[in-house]
Amino acid sequence: MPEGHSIHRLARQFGDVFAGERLAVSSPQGRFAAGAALLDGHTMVHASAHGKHLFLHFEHALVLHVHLGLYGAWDFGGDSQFRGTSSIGAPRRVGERELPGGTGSSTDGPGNDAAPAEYAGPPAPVGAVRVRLVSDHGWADLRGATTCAAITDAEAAAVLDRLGPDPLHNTCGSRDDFIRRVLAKRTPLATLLMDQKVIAGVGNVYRAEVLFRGRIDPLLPGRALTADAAGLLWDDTAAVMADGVRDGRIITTTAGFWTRSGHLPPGEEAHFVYRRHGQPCRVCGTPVALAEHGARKLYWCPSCQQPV
DNA sequence: CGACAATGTGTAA
DNA sequence: TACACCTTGTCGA
Repeated sequence: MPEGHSIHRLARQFGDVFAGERLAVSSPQGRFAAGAALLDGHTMVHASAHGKHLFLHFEHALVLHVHLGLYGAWDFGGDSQFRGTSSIGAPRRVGERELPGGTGSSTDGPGNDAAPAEYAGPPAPVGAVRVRLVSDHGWADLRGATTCAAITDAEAAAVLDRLGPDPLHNTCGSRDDFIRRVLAKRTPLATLLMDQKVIAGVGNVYRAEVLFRGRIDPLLPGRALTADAAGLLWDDTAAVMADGVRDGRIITTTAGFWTRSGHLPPGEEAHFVYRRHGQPCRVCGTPVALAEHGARKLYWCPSCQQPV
């Protein structure tokens, strides 16, 4: 699934292209027909994100709540303000970059390739489109989400209550909140970072990468960290996820982090350990380790991230 | 063409 | 701990 950075990009995209717009809401697949009817014809006033949860707020105090789960994604298309077609959500390839920013060039369909065609409405739905939003300027299709529901403002607030601090909303006490939650448990940090009540928005890639960047043993109990170390872990997570929002891609091998080769080949610069098991650590050369932790794969360098 | 994995999570056993 | 969810790209027969 997309981690928190993708959801924040979605909130920004929806705010940019749909805020203030009256939307036609439908469920071509049918599974969301009842919810779509509650939203159809209403105006989206605001889009927000917390962790991996997306909220589209409508003027009649209803909210479209979406969680993409493991393989959900949104596709967009429309006129020039959509910057062509784009997709944000589950990456289909490792390191795949999210648009917008693409050319939007289409080689399909009849006609010639002369002038850019005017926006002529959304295409016929392809595949299982759970929900389709259509404004005068463009459209958005959702597929594969684990949660797609029309809920009240109060119910949306209840969802937020169940979530911990989001490093992409790095304000008023969220850092201290994280420190408190980490130090309170003897659970391994590898588990805590995936717990959305401890820190909202981190997934399997950021977990592995921020633990490596901190040179922290993934099995270290939360309470074994000092408050300072937990704070630095929060700070680095916030920084690297903000980069992800900017880049539309998770890149953690940023400047300032020395690598063994010093200079990484293009296209290989994204990760230190995620999906690099068996390959030499970029810092020390030791083969990157892989283990099943919970139901997820955990990657780490057994040399750089030794128990202290 | 079928099996399987993928940046998740909720629920049952 | 297992699996259901139910999409898509990849890989092997």
